[in-house]
Amino acid sequence: MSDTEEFAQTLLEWFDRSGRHDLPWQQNKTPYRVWVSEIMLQQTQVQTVIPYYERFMEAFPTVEALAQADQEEVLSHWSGLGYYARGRNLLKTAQIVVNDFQGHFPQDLEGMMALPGIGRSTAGAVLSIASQQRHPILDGNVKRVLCRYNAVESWSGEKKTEAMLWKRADELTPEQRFDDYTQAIMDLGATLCTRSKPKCDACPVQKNCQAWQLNRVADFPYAKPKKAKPTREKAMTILLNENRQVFLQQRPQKGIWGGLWSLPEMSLDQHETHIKSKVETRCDKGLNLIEWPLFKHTFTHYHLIIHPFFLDEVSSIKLEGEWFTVSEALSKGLPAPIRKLIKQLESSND
DNA sequence: AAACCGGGGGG
DNA sequence: CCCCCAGGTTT
Repeated sequence: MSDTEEFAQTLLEWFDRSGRHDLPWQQNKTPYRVWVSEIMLQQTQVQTVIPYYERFMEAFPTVEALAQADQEEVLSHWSGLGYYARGRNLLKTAQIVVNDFQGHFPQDLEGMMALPGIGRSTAGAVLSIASQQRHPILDGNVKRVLCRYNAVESWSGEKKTEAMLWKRADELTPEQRFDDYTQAIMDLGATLCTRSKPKCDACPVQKNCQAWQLNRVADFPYAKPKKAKPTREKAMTILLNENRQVFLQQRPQKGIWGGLWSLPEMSLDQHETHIKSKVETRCDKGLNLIEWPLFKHTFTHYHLIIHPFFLDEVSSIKLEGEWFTVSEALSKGLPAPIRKLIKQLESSND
């Protein structure tokens, strides 16, 4: 027996012995029932899906029943599962299947993948489980299993790694009992070969697992590379009038710091000309614009480098906003870095 | 707080 | 093609 045959055989023996065989979608395995389960399971664990699946099947027992529903009704049964685009795709696909295919799902991979919300892995799973066609699958569970079993030294999101994993998934899929195998390898990933603390002691394929042999199980699968956060730079201008009041603007409701009061923000290259056109001071020798030390702030998705500029003795201004005493300003809802800047104003009070 | 997840859609 | 996203769960 070859290594690949041994993998499938060992997995199937484990599945017969220890796998789950009584899940709702494992009874009466029609393409419709399997498809609904696969879509729900894409985003949610088995235990959560079970009650949703049962209510959904009661409400929409057939693809015809689903196709006739309106979107609101479908989404009400989806409510709590998240990713509502997938609930909408579910309805779209049901309508296509009923209107274009007389209620029968396409029985080939291409046709299945053309339906909204169905990609290669979901198409493979439905055709394998409901239509007894041999197709590999590669969902998150399977990727994790294969990355460990083969000690894959790269992240599965890389195109070439993913292509290799599909090839490996295909090689390991047996010629017989591929429907059970599809279930089995997903079960293995979900119950034993878990993301953290995998239960290697109970694993049926431990002996040939490369990660196990290397004693490097925790190294796989490789994590997605953290994308470097982009850096953006903005000028923020601290404007003071003769009464030592500071000028604040309320930010637009949408976007960063939505609705909060903040300093006037301008792009770096335009801000000086912009200020000159909008602001006048008592000083007649031009604007005495002073740049303060750079100020850094990190958001979830980017770094912001603030170039603070300071301008005193402002006599008139043509910008939307209001003047506040420093203590008034500090009592407002300010973004944390802006608060720190304005606090410097308070302490440098002379 | 951050990683994760299948497929869709935009740049 | 590559990047980003949704939105709830897990760590």
